[in-house]
Amino acid sequence: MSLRHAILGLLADHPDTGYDLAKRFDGMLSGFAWHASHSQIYPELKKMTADGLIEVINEGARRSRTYTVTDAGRAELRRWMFIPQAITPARNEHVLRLLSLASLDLDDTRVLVERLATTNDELTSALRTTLAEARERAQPGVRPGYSPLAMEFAVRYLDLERDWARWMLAELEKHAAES
Amino acid sequence: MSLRHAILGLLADHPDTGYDLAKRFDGMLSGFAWHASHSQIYPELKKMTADGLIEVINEGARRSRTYTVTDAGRAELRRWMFIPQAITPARNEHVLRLLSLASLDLDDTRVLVERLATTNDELTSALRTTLAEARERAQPGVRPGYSPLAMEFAVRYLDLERDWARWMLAELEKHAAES
DNA sequence: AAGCCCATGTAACTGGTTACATGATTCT
DNA sequence: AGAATCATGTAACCAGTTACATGGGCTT
Repeated sequence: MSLRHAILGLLADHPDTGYDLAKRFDGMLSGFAWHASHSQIYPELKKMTADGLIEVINEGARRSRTYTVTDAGRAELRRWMFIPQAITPARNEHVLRLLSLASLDLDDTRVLVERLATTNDELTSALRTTLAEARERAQPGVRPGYSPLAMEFAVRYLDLERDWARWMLAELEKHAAES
Repeated sequence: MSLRHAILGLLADHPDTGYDLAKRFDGMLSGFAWHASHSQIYPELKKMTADGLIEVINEGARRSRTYTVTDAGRAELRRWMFIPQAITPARNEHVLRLLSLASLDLDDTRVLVERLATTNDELTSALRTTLAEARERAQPGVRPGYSPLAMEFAVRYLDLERDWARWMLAELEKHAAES
């Protein structure tokens, strides 16, 4: 059950309401690591509170509850992170699609690969700008939280996707030329 | 519903039985793109046959049925691949874990990052060997199918994970030194 | 003939998505 | 006052996992 650990990780970065956790899941996180919607988050927060992993530190306006991790929660997060694991089942629709490129004809492949390259380049340049801005605002000695680290991953990943797609196209063209 | 398209993609590469599709899902595919178990695959193959996307081309020993994509299936696969899409929700427990590194202390972080680096390096070198062997056996003019392309992705991805983890560690150490 | 892997199937359960629902606060 | 957004909740449905079940064919 990774939702639980995803929430523990987010709250370990900083305390948050269910509503804001849902927003964080909609950002970088959903595209590359994990996703959850509020309808899954609220019930899970209740269960985790019952299990002593998190607790309410503030009840604010509009019935909002801010949660934070307890010591038990931190211990559980650490335990989970130390579980040795080789490859775990992942899900990535982009990769799935790109793998099917080999079954299209070369013209289609070229169109799709270039489209992907364009999209990814736009995304990464936007991310690089955001990252640079965040770096200027950063205070010395303050640990970088979740999201700049996630953004760095995203930038690297999007470049990998583009390069891999182009490499595949070249491979397919090479084999077409040989026959 | 991506399972359907995952199966279409696999069968577009080459016809296969439900049993062998399940095995292919257990390989590279499950770690980086998609996963499905036989209990999900068999019913889906029936539905897809009913919908005319695939058909049985051979009934072999032990009640085995070999499926292939129909023209309608190929058209559907192509249609799906051309749907423009920015970032789609992905799931990757590795990335999720690594994001929580910032909430551990530096000693724990060092241990985990080095463990990841070791595991990934072992995996990539094994993959590189397999890839090199496949390349020797490859016949000129024959399009590379799914799995060499998937392996290339895996190698690149595992390296990215390692590099990103090391970069994060360095960032965290830098900020610790400043305070 | 015993044991193993091939090959398919279903049922029960859990995780996750979509849709529906409602009240509280802020903004204009 | 009305609209937009904050904030939480639940119910119905669909996707995915785990467990159970069975028979065929190959090897020793």
